[in-house]
Amino acid sequence: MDLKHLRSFLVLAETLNFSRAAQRLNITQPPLSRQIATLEESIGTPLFWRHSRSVVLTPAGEQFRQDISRLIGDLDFAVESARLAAYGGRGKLTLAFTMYAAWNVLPDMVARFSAEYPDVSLSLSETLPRDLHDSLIQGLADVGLSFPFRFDHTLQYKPVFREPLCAVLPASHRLSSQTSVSAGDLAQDAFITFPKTTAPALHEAVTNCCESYGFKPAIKVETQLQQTIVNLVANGLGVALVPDSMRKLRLEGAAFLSLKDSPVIEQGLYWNEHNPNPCVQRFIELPAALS
Amino acid sequence: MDLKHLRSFLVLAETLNFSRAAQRLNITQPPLSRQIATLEESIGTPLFWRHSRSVVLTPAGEQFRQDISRLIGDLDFAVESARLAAYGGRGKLTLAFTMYAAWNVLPDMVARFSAEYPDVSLSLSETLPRDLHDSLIQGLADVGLSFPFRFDHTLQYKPVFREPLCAVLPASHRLSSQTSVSAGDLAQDAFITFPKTTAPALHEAVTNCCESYGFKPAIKVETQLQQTIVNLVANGLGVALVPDSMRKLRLEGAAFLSLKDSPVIEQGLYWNEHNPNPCVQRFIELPAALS
DNA sequence: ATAATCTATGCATTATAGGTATCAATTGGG
DNA sequence: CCCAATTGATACCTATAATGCATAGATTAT
Repeated sequence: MDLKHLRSFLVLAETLNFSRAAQRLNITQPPLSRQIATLEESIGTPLFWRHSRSVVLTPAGEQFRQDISRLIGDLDFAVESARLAAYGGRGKLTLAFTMYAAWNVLPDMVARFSAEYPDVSLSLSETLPRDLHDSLIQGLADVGLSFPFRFDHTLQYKPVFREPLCAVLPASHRLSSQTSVSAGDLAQDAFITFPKTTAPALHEAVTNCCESYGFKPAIKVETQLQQTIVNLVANGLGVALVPDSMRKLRLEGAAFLSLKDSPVIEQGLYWNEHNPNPCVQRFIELPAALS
Repeated sequence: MDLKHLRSFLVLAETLNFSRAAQRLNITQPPLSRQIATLEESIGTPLFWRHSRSVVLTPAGEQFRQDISRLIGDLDFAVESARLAAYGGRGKLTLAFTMYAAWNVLPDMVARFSAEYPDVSLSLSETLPRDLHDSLIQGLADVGLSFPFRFDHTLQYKPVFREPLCAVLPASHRLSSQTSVSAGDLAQDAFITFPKTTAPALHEAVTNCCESYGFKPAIKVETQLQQTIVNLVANGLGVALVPDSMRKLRLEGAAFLSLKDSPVIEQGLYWNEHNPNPCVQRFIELPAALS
C-alpha cells in the first residue's frame, strides 16, 4: 500500500473512469489499472465494480473513499503543521518573567504574540529575578522578561521597554502632597531598594541618581520585588525610587511623585542562544514596545 | 512522500537510533538514512537532529510524529473499515416492513441485528404490503419483512416467523365472553378480511379455515392493515380471523379468542438477489425466530 | 591513542513503476 | 446483423528509484 495508490484511488473514485483518471494523474491508463488492482489486493476486497461501460464504487469502496479522503487532508495538514512548528509558529513557549514586568510590558507582549501565533501555547511563569538566569540555562523557560540583571555571554538580551523612575513616599511624609520631587529632596530619608546583586542596572540607576545630588542613599531595607518595596513604603519604613509603572499599584499610605531628572530604566528579553525551540525566535522578533 | 517513509519515520522516532530502527524495519541502515533525508526534504525541514552520539526529534519532528502516528492508526482503521463494509458489517441497510410485522417479529430481529452489527445504520421504513415488492425491486429498500405476498422469481424469500390465527369479535357478539371458538361458530357472521391480491397466503388461510367447516365467509369489508381490521371489528362491523400477535392490540370493544384447529401463518424476509449491499446477506443470515 | 559506535555517502544491483502495444468485452450506429 | 468505437486488462520492455554492501567521517569512551 502506497500513498500514491491512495491518491489515485481518490481520483478514480471521483471520475469513475480509468482513462480520464489516469489523465488527471499524468500517467497512462494501464499503470492505474494495476495500482487499483494492487490496492484492492492489499485490502482484500474490490473497491470498484467494473461493468461493461461503467465503473462504480462498491460499498467498501465508498466507505474507504470517505476515510481516505479525510486522511489525505489530514496528511497535508500534518505536513503544514510540521513546517509551522519548524518555523516556530506552532508549539509551546515558556515565558519566565519578573513580577515587576507584569505591571507594564508583559500583558501587551503576550497579547500581541498570541494574536500573531495562535497555535503556540504560551506558558507564563512568574519567577524571582534571582531564579531567572538559571531557569533559562537549564531550559525550564525559553524566554525571560526582566530588567538587565547580569552581563552574561551565555544569554542573549534585547531591550523592549523603557520608563523613568518615580518617587514613592509614605502618605505621612512631609513632601507627599507634592506632584514631583528631585532625588536631592530625599537626601535625609531612609531608602528601600532593590539588591544590587540581582539587578545592578536598576540598583545603580537609583544610587547614581542620588549621587548626582551629592549624597549616598541611606539604605534601610532591600527586597527583590517592587511591590514589596511599595508596601514597605506605605507602612512608613522609608522612601523609594521605583519604576514609573508601579504607580498602577494604588496602595493606601503610598504617594507616587514624578522624579525630576529621572534616569531611564529598561526591561528586556533574555534567551538562551542554543535553545532549540524555534518559537523563541518568533517571540524575540516581536516588535518591541519601547516607550 | 511515501507511506513507507512515514512508517520508517515513526519507528525511528521511537528508537531514536538509525541502525536499530533499520533492523526493526528489516532493511539496512543506509536506506533508512536516505528515506528520512527524502522525507525531511519533501517537508522542507529537519525532523531529527543528529548529534554525535544521539538522535533527537526536532520540535517539527515531534509535532509530525504525533500527527503521523494518529494518521497511520486511522489508515489501518480505514482498511479494516473497508473490509468490514465489504463483509456487510458496516454500512446502511433499509428495512421495509408491513405494520403487522411491527407487532411481533420486527422488534426482536432489529434488536438482535443491531447488537451483532453495531456499525450498520438501520433505516426502518413502514410500507404498505402493496408497495413492498416495488420498493425492493427499485432498490428503495434492501430487505422486506412481510407475510408471503407473491411468488416472484425476482425476489428471494426466507421465512422467519410463524403463528396461529385468532378470532376477534365485537364485545357485543354472542360468543365474545368465550376463550375459544372454531371457525364454524362464525359461519353466520360478516367477515372483515385482508385483500387476496396483496397477500394470497394470508387470505387463503382464512378462507380455507372456513371452508374446512363447510362455509364460505361472508366478506363485508377488506382492508390492508390488521390494525384496521381489528378497529372495524371493535366498532361492530363484523368478525375477523387475524394473526395471534394482534392480541397485543388491546382495543376497547374487541375480544380476542383462541381459534380451534387454526392454520399457521408465516412471515419472512424478502430481498433482491442482485442487491449489491452486502449488509443484506448479514441480515438474512440472522437466526430466524421461528416460534 | 585507539577502538568502538553511529550516521552519511558512493556504487553496483535489483525491484518496481510507468509506457507502448495489444487484447477482450461490450455497446451503439449504420 | 455487422462493424467501429470505447473501455479496462494484460504482456513486455524500459527507466527510474530503492536496496544492500563497503566505507568514509565524526565523535566518544577506554
